[in-house]
Amino acid sequence: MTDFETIRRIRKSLRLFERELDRFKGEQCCSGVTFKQCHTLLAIEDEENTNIGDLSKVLNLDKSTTSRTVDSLVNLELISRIIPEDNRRCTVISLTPKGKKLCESINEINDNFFSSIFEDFNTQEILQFADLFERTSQNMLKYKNRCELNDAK
Amino acid sequence: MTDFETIRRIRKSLRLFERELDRFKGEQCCSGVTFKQCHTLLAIEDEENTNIGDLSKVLNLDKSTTSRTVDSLVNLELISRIIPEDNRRCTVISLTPKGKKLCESINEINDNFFSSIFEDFNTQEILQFADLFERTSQNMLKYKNRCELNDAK
DNA sequence: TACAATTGTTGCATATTGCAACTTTTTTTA
DNA sequence: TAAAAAAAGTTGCAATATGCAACAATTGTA
Repeated sequence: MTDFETIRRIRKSLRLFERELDRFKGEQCCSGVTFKQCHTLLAIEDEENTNIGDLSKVLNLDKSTTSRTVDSLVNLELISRIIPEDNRRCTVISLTPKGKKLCESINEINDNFFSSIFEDFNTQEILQFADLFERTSQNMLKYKNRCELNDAK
Repeated sequence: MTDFETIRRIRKSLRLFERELDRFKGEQCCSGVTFKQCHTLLAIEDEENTNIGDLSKVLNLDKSTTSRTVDSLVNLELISRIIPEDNRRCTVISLTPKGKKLCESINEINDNFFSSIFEDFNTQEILQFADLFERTSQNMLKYKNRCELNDAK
């Protein structure tokens, strides 16, 4: 499937998309926390009771970076970091009530933003886009895993 | 058009998409230059004979940051920065032959990457995705312009 | 001509990031 | 069981990126 003309169109759209997304991130999307903190919060929302290692894999960041971000979120009382007695090595990270509230607010802002972006899409088009975009990002994940498999051998 | 369930699906895909894209950016996509340099090169390829101001608007970066990136690309002899005699204030930035070659290489790598991402899409699906994604990013651009209009008044 | 606006660069302070080294804890091995 | 290895997380450090403010140079305007 090498229709390079269409691929080029997608890549060009992607560059525009990334820039406008950066603008949105910088401006309004995160209810007072930084975008990185926001991304981390949503990752914890996606998977409660996670730990630094898993989180850094999901976020594609070094453990040290993740550790520091988590620090800042603990200081803001948005997440809790508990050391369980049965395994004092793995921390358990989860949202505090305050953190959950903030996630709700972040989700509301972002839902509204994307709703207005898809304003002129009809129901079928938005569903189609969701399906295709889901497949695309899943394929990117598969691509990574395939590469890691190749690296390993 | 407020089908929040679908919006949530899109947002979740987007977070995954962004992370995997970051991984790709960090690893292999840029033929030896940094991702920022790469993005800048492609922006110049999109619009030859541009200048720092326009470039920083397109890239959504401060003039100073853009100026420094351009510096580095000039040092690598990938772009030229000419001060025209008829207007010594606006520089004219364009790709050198070496820069054009690098762009070709970057485009090839990225075309191949996305081709493999869309491997299991049939012709119709990939076209559909291109259309919908194009509309999405265009809408984001319009959204920005709408906001700027509101800010102005 | 003097003043304002535009374009780009530089200084500086801040923030982000990953690597390496380290501590603590758990698991494996001899 | 004791020692070694592995795993999880934190901290020090250096490199880099970034934006703001100040600035210089140039062009436009009153």
